Amino acid sequence: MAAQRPRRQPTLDEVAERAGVSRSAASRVINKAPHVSRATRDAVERAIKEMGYLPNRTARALATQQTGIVALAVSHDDPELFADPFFAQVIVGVSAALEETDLHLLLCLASSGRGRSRLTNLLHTRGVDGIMLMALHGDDPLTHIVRRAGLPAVYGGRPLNFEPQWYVDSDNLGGARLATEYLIGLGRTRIVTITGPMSSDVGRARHRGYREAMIMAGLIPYATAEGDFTEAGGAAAMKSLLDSHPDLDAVFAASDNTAAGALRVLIDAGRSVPANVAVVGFDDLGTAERTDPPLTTVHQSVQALGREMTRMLVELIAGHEPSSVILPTKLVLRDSA
Amino acid sequence: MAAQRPRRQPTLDEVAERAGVSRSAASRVINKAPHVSRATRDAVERAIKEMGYLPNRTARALATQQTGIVALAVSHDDPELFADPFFAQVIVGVSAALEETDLHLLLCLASSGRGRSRLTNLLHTRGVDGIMLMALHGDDPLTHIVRRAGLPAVYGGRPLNFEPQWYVDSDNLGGARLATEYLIGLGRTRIVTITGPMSSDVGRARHRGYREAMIMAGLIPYATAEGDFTEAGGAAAMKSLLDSHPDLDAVFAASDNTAAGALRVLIDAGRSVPANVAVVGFDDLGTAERTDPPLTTVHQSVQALGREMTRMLVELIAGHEPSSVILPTKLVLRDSA
DNA sequence: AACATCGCTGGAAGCGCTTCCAGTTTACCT
DNA sequence: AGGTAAACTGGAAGCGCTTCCAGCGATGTT
Repeated sequence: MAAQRPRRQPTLDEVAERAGVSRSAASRVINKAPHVSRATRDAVERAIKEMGYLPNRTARALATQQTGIVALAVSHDDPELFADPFFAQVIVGVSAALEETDLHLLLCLASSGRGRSRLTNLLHTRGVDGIMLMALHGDDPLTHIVRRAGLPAVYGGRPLNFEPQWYVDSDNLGGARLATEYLIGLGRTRIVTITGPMSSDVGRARHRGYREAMIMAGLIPYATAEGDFTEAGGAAAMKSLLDSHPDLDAVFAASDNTAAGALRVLIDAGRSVPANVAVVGFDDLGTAERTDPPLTTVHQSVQALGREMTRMLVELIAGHEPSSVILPTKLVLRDSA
Repeated sequence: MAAQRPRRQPTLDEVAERAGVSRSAASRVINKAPHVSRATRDAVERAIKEMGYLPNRTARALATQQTGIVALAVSHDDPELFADPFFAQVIVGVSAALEETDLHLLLCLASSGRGRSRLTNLLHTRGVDGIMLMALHGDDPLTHIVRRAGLPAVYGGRPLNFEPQWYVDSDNLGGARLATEYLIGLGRTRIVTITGPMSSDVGRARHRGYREAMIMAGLIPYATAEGDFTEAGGAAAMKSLLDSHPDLDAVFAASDNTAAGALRVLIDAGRSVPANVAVVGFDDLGTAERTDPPLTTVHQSVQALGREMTRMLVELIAGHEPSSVILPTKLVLRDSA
């Protein structure tokens, strides 16, 4: 089956010959360049149609020094982490935005050392026109690699130790503040928080939002435990908080997974949610609807993140100077608070 | 910041010159081709090191007619569907396998007509060396597009109306049989099934497995309702089954999401699971552990699927003739049955 | 009628690499 | 020492496209 037509794709030379013009003329009509007469254009266009011509990507790339490909690099130690729906949503956003262009998406899971060196190589061999980076921890070597390659680069979320020139991030600070203020508005005062890893900017920003809201309201930040954005981490943190501050009446969890873990522990401990203790999460990527009770949470639009990153990268590649953006977050009310 | 070093990457010519040899000689050492003296190799290698030379991907691609890129195309009407953890797992598998090669991964969400035509174009312009296809429904236009392009192609899961020459699939039939047999072994006899869409091969295969197991055991397939692999679909199907066959004592759901929907309806209807009615799902991609009670389900290794597809494609590109594979599935016991 | 101006054209020189081929050197046999 | 085969070498021709440039005839200006 699948008779592999060995028939070669026609080349520009062949098209030009058939149209009775020079190769440069043919190239001009294909690229919609000026200086081509009506007659020439028509002839070339007919030849193209008749021969089913399509310009060879590689050849064009070599001549223009543009591959028409952008990379999305996801850096993390654990490949499993990629299974987080977060990334799928980013990809959906990126893809949607790319569809408006004629760029294609190269996906790099740069976890292992091998993956990282493959990426480095890709950048230095000019395999892509630009790159989007996600999930960088601390001082990820990727940042240096990318900087050294001198390629247009945009960051999704900010790395911890430096502020990239071009990035798009969710308003983590504002979202966390929103969540905390809501709990305060509910009349809760002994509000604790389970943070994300404090070695990440997200983790820190969301924690800061909590603190700021508390202090602004004249409350003292009641207690903090560090989580790691996972359900297990959330459960562990909740246990220790319940131990140290048994009279807590609300918890702001830095992610929905964290909140899910906390929820489980609370219920097991006989607390009723939200009556006894109110819980608010962060992310709203599906988990929030599936917990029991469903989570009140801070929604961030991850698809928008992907879309904005892409738009920004496209601008950059075109030689413009976009400015970084912070995407708004909003509170979504469900049953846990 | 990020001082974009405008310094051009050195070219092979420059390396050759510095090493005092011809460009062809230099090329030979880079490609580890035979017929190069020790002296030449050393000289070239030193030059490479000193200049930090890396061969330009595009130029090489043009000369060799190989891009070093393979595509993974996901076809579906709804972009949101990509958020299903299934795809993330495939990608993890694919990436892991690619890491052993020097191929890179191009991801195509070919949902819209625009996405599809972009993909067509990519294939015809020789933008990739091969392609992996997933989530094809019925007679997806993609199959024709791909066949016409005459590129190495492997399928993940079988499309409905034709058997591709190269594919890898999970043993859906066997898995469904396993699940049903287990329910039978439990002493249940009024076992119903909620299928996937019967317009897909997966849906059909899993349904067939159920029927076969029932008949082999001398039971009559008690009742069937068509679902669509979603939780909502599962819930709807469960409701109608409960109406028409209120005495059912077990259900085999063709996916975990389906099972989750069914579970909810059963509990709401006052049935206790598994005491009153036993439930088995299919997939085991996370949801199964998060339902209440946790689902007994048929596990398929989606990462392995990705890995095998990749291996197969790599073989194909190398000019070999791999043979298709069916990956085993296994029953995972939890609390719902 | 003479001149500058403009749009259009094809030739040619790349882009950076691989690979064929003929020529040269070296090594090996007898 | 002479002859042959093998190992090595660099020149040159691609891969398929873009783009600069000089040349061309057809307009527009005084």
